[in-house]
Amino acid sequence: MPPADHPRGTAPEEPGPGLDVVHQLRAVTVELDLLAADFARRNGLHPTDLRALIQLLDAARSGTAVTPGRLGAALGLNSAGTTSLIDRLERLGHVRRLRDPHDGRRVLLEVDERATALGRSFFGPLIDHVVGEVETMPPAELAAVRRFLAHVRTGIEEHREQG
Amino acid sequence: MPPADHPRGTAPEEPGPGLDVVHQLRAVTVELDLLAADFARRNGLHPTDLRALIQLLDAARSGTAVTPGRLGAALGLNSAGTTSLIDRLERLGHVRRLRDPHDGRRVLLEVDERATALGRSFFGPLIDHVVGEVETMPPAELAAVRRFLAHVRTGIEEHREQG
DNA sequence: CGAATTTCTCTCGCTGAGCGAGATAGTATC
DNA sequence: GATACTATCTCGCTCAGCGAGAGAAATTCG
Repeated sequence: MPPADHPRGTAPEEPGPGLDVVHQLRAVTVELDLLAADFARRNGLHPTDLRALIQLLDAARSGTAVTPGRLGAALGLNSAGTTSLIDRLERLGHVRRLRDPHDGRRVLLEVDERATALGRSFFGPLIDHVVGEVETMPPAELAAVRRFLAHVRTGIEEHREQG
Repeated sequence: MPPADHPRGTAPEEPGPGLDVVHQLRAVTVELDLLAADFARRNGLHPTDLRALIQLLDAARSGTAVTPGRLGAALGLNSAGTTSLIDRLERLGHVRRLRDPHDGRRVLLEVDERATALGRSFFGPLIDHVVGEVETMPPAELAAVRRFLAHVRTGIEEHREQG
């Protein structure tokens, strides 16, 4: 989030622990974005492609079937953009298109090993880093972090709904 | 980060508190990105423009002068892309170009009120939400959250440096 | 059942963000 | 004052993503 210089309107804008945490959080997301963009470039992907892979891997992990429609919606793309996104991923061998046998209009997206490997090569070390940290934390502190992150997420969701 | 299905290679991949926190963190960043993209669209901006405004506002807040070069580097754009980014922001009245009096090659970017207002209108409620939460937290828990976020950042930075 | 409607994906043509290459103008070094 | 360097901008191009709409399969309804 951007700085909030003048105490005007909505929040107590004095530099304090709250704002500081907000800044840290924003920095984390900005840096993760940059990291993802770098990685995508190095692997001949676009940032959107990487986000798509994340969605696909998450879905595969939770056993959910993914169709172009769902994927496009999750990424905020329209159908034309979604088609060309999937074309790219298919061309690179990360994804295969299969007709849904139960609904002939649908296409099911199947993730290739190579996509999982790519995802792991990117996020693996980072995951290790964070998991390592988490494992040294006292349970009470860990619980606090989780509550905090959950709270942030609900805040974001409320914010999005109001549009 | 994407899921890590098989315990292979780098990390203890069993579903556990560590991975769970990683997933929460990833979800936060994904949702923040989507929120930012929505907001950008509604305000006739591109996601990059919003990221640029965040950088500019941060710099203004900390009293740092921003030039096209710095901004482009912070966003991972080349000079041509940076120029057209600033053209867009200038056209929308968020930014003005001023020649640096001390170094005639440089351009200094001055942020307009309208940009600050825009930033606040976007992030304000979210900041309030998080700050509100932070203020109810016992100091020990708050400290844990800050340490955690700091740790994540250093992890990301190390990760980026190795390229 | 067959027609109308809806749902899902893809095609076509276009806009514009961002890239590579290089021009230009100002600064530092000798 | 020539040379090297730095910061920004210009030009031409590629391609991600959009709007509009076509086509095919499913659903609803007379």
